[in-house]
Formats: sequence, C-alpha cells, structure tokens
Amino acid sequence: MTSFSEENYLKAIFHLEKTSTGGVSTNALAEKLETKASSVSEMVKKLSKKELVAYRKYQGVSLSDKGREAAVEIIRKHRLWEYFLVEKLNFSWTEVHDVAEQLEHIQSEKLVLELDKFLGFPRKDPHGDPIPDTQGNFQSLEKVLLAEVEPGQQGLCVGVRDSSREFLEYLDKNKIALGKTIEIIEREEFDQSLLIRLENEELHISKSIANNLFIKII
Amino acid sequence: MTSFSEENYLKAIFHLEKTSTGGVSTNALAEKLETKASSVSEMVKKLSKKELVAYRKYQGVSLSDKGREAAVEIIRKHRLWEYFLVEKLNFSWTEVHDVAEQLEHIQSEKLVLELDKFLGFPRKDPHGDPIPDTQGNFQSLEKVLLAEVEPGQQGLCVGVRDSSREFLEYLDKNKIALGKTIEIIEREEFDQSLLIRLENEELHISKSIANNLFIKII
DNA sequence: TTAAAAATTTAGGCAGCCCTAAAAATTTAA
DNA sequence: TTAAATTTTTAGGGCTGCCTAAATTTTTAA
Ligand SMILES: [Mn+2]
Ligand SMILES: [Mn+2]
Ligand SMILES: [Mn+2]
Ligand SMILES: [Mn+2]
Repeated sequence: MTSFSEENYLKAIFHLEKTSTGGVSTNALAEKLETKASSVSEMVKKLSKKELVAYRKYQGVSLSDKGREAAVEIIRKHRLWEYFLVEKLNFSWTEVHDVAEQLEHIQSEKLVLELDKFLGFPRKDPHGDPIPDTQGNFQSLEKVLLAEVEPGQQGLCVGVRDSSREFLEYLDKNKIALGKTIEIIEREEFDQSLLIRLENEELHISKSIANNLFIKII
Repeated sequence: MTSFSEENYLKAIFHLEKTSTGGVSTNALAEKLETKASSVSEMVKKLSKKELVAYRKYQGVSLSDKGREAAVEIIRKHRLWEYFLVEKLNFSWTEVHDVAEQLEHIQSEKLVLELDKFLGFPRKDPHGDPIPDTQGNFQSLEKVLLAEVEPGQQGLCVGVRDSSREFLEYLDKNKIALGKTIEIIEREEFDQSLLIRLENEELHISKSIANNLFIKII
C-alpha cells in the first residue's frame, strides 16, 4: 500500500508541519530526508495523487486526514519499538533510533497491538516523546526548553528536542537523564550558558544544550 | 549491503539446496520465490558477482560460504522472531510466518543478539525447526515423517514439513500440536491413510497429512 | 517596480527488480 | 542420433525512487 519511502515522507511532513506556518516546503522536506528537492517534488505529487497530502505547486504540502493518520501510526510504531529496545533488549537511548527506523515499517496490526499490550501500554518513548494510542491520540505534557527557564526555577527533565546520538551521548556523559531534577542557578548573559544543579551536583551547560532539553517546571 | 530481495534469494537457495542434487535450478528458484525464471537469471548473476553464490550458466546456483553464512543469519532471525511472536505476543503458530518474513530483514547485530538472550536462547521455532546459534550451527534432531512410521510404533510430534497456514490450521482443528504423543494404530493400504492415537484420542488422518508431520520415535 | 537571488519544478538519466517474448542451450523421447 | 520438448538466458521494457542540470516561479532587495 504505502512504500517505505512514502512512509518516511509522511512522517517527515508530520514533524515539519509542527514548526511551519502553511505548507511544508520542498526544501525543508529535502533536507530532513537527506534527498534532493527534485526528488521531493516528484514524490509529493505521488502522495497527492494518493490523497495522502494536499499539494499546490510552489506552495508546499500538508497532510490530509488520511495522511496524518498514516503518519501517526508510523510514529506510534517507531516509539513503541524504541521503548521495547530499551526496556526489554538492553539498548541505550542512544542506540534505538536507527533500528526503530527500520522496525516502524513492519506491517501487522496485530503486532503493534500486542507489542503495546506486552509493554504495558507505555505512553512515553525513551526520549520522552509521547506514544500515540490506538486512536492516534498523543498525551502531551506541558514542557519547556531549559533555555527558556529563569534562574531560581527548577524542573524535572522530561524530554529532548534533538535525539541525535551525539546529543544523547553528551547527556549520558554528564549524567543528565530523564526524570532527574534540574535547578537553574544562574545564566551567564554573555553566552547564555547556564549553571545548573543536577541532583545536588553543579554543572555548567552551554546555550545550545539548554536549547535541546525539555523540563517540566515543578 | 544485501537488499531484501537478495536476502530472499539467498534464503530460498539455502532451502532448495537441501533437496536438490547439484545446483539449484532457475525454475525451482522462480517457483519458490513466485517470480519468473528471467528475473532469477538476472539476480543470480548479481549474487554471483557479489560472490554470494557459485553460478554456471544453465547449471544452476549454489551458495558460497559467504552466501550460506548470510542465509543462515536470515533464517536465524526469522525463527527467533517467530518464537518471540508466539511466546511473548500471543501469536499463534499459524500467524507468525508473514510477519517474520518482514522482521528477518531488520539489520542490527545487537538486536538479534539481545533478542536471542531475551528469549532465553531458544533452539526451536514454533514449527519445530531449529534456530541456528550465533555461529550458525543448527541443532538438528533425528525426526521422521509420520507417513514413514510403521503401525505399533509411537513418537513425539516434533515438527511440520509444510508450515502453511492451511496445514497448521488443520492441525489446530484436530488438536495435533508439537510435544504431543502419537501412536500409529494401523495403516489402510488402499490410500495409505492412518489411524492414530493422539494422547488417548483416536484419529484418522490422510497420507498427505502424515507426509507433512515429523515425529521422533520413542 | 524591477532585477537578482532563492526556491521549486521539469527534463533526462540511472540503478534495482520485475515482466513478456524471443533466442539459445539442454534434456527427453523417438 | 535427431527432433521435439523443456529449461534457461537474453532482449527489450516498465515502474519506483533517486540524481544533475536546466527551466520556471516566487521572493527579496535594490
Ligand atoms: Mn527515534
Ligand atoms: Mn524517540
Ligand atoms: Mn516461517
Ligand atoms: Mn518457522
């Protein structure tokens, strides 16, 4: 029905729609999918013919309801598998993404349903991202980037914006993990870096790190 | 490295080698893979160039050591996933094959290793077929087709030769399952059908059923 | 308002994997 | 041993999804 490639396009459009006003641009998609704009143009026409996206030349694409449903199902599978890999197979949160990129394309309704059940219906993946339920509903949390928090406030580390291996390994190295408490001690105005208290340890982190870490104020 | 398609060819050649003297024929491969002889010719040349098979025009193919290693790894993955689906996700042995056909192509050494460990290093899949270990060693069992057993003998049901959904459903319907005891009471000479005792119940089965069920004489 | 820059689409190709039809080699049966 | 039947390969395409280069449209900035 939908090929791996088509599924990857739908997923990418879904993610890009969250941060783009109007349609998702061809270039944005090309960059996200590490392909060329011309390839995107082509594929987007195909998805449009299948009524998975709405597309007007030069105006970008957006998901149709059907397309969004498909995208959410892929994201659901991706995150359930990530959870499985970490909880059952001793994978670290830095290792799961690439394997999940493959597993998310396995076609079997029963598989997803039973996997979800087997895992105890988890609602967050190892990176703190919500796992949509069977209906496609996300259970979202009010979270804020650490970079946007004022000194004196504290919160629980609940997610990452960048879930690249490099960033996650940086967090591991500095013992920053989901569920830990973080308090902002002070912000250096010159470079916007932060001095934080992480479970009783003081730590200095740069603005770009703070910009990729979500916390929930407590 | 190897595409889904190439992997399917390698696996098919591996299975066909067991019952063919000399190279595996183009037609045999085409039938197994539900494709055309011309496609097989083409692919076989490609696999030969990659040194995964030995191939001489008109003489059929056989796996190289490298090719056999790859094939065994795919079979290992297929059977581990089948075991997982049955033992952890409530799949029946009739349902696992198609999903395993997809899962066997997932590329991740760690995934296979950890899955094997998670499952407790099972050495038989739900159909009684051996699961090769990390080294590629099969632990095979002396088993015999029920059709070849003489009246009076009894054995343990240990495997199926045909693992199609239809055959497995027939077995389910008649409560024939791996691990159960079967005794041959008598063979009808006219049609080679058998009267058997299955755990204290008498049952009549045709020759073609007996021809697809493996038992271990006890 | 217009020209340059940037974004997007179209044109033309390539690789993988499949197909049908035709040609060639091998096997089988006279 | 030879002709017919069968098997296998080759020729010629199709389709998907990718790419580069050229054309077109839109946006930005004089
Ligand atoms: Mn991921
Ligand atoms: Mn994730
Ligand atoms: Mn199977
Ligand atoms: Mn099996």
